[in-house]
Amino acid sequence: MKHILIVDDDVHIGNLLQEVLEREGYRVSRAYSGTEALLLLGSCTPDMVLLDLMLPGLSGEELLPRIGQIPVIVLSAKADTADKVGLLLGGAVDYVTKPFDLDELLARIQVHLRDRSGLPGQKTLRYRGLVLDADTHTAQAGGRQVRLTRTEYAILRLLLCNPTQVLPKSLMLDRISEDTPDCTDSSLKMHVSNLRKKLRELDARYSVEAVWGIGFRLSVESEAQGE
Amino acid sequence: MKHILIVDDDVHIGNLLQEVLEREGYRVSRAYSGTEALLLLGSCTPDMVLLDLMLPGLSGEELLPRIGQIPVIVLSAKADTADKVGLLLGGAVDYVTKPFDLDELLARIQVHLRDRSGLPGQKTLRYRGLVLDADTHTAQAGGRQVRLTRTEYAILRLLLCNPTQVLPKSLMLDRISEDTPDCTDSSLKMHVSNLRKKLRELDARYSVEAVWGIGFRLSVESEAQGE
DNA sequence: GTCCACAATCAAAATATGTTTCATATTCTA
DNA sequence: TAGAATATGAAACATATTTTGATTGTGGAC
Repeated sequence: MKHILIVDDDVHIGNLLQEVLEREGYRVSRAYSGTEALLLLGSCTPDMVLLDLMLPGLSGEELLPRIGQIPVIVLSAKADTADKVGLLLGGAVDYVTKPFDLDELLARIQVHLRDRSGLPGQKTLRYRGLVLDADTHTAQAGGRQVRLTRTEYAILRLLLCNPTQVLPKSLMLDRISEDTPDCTDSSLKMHVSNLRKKLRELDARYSVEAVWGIGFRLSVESEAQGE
Repeated sequence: MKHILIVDDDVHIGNLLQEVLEREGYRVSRAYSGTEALLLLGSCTPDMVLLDLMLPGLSGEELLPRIGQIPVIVLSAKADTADKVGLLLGGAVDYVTKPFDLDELLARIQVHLRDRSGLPGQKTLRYRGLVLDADTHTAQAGGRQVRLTRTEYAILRLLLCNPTQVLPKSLMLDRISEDTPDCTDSSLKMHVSNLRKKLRELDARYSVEAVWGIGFRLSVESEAQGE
């Protein structure tokens, strides 16, 4: 369950927002001043901050650079482009002018909360020039193209969905078994081996790295890297 | 140098955009129809797509789900909220209505090109500059990094969880036996010895101290810089 | 100081894991 | 149904890890 902090001294707007967000399934915290927000952020780390600019105490502009890694959407009545640009470059991930449409705000919140890799229903997965096509079950890179078997495709898709993580073999077997019901530990090795061979044909930069005792990870050697 | 693909059949707007983006230091490609964009995306992977909706051939709405992981900013004259929400939820990262302010567009582009990947993994244990990564089973300190075996990892994790306490060997054997079922008292010594060696390589400040007759404790010499 | 029990390290054997190749079974497709 | 594509299992090999035993070092009791 995602956690959103609303920083706004306007009780009316704040209440409305909180109600709508909670109905959408978010956990909501409130802060009514910049200083209060700062205090709260000291003790907890929400997944997103909705920030009004006109705040008592510490203004939104002053608070923004002190928020750090958490994505911030600025809500403000100021429609001036210079303000917008300043805040966007200053760390905000979006700027919505009041009065705003609630559905649009919810959509924009979702954009910044969604994991960039985890969109279902996409036809292609990409990472560093490597393209996996769901329609044709092929992998492409630098113009070249190879066909993948069902299992190879499942493995590569799993790796591309978590391109930096090490995936334990047990987890891979779990996820892959949806496509190929009985795939044992030893045959997984086979498929990984075959996948490696095909990736090598495609572009030697790509490979499946084994992390001893744990599982596998996609590895891309970052040389030259045009696409 | 970041690479941006402009998909717009309006030559005038496209030229203007290209000019401005190139002046900002981006590499720009152009596509004048949905199908052309698709072709281009087959052979290269830009860092961002600016997508007009009204396109000959394949419309922007149809193209969007086939773009995959690349962040897409939709540029459109349609100001209808339902359209906006649909596209944002459908994979676009932003929606800018024409006519747009160039500075604001540039700022929004920058927001979505900003590197969000630098977030440190959450699966880490830290103590006094020593970082243990669960994902890769590595220990890091001061830039350096060493790989740990399963048992070494289990031992170091145990020590890092109780960084000031002395852990009796019997207890360590208990906890470690989950990972390595048969680890006797004498082989534990071996693993501790190996771990010590690796920690020494990492940073001589860290070591595993033996408490005579009882067990082991993590020891960090607090000289010079602590982090 | 000497002795003893515990601790640390080394080297080598034993075990586990990872990679590839090959042969065989199964499924798919024409 | 035949032939191709795909999946599986076993074997052979390479590599990493764990265990074991021998050896040396160290603290503490007497």
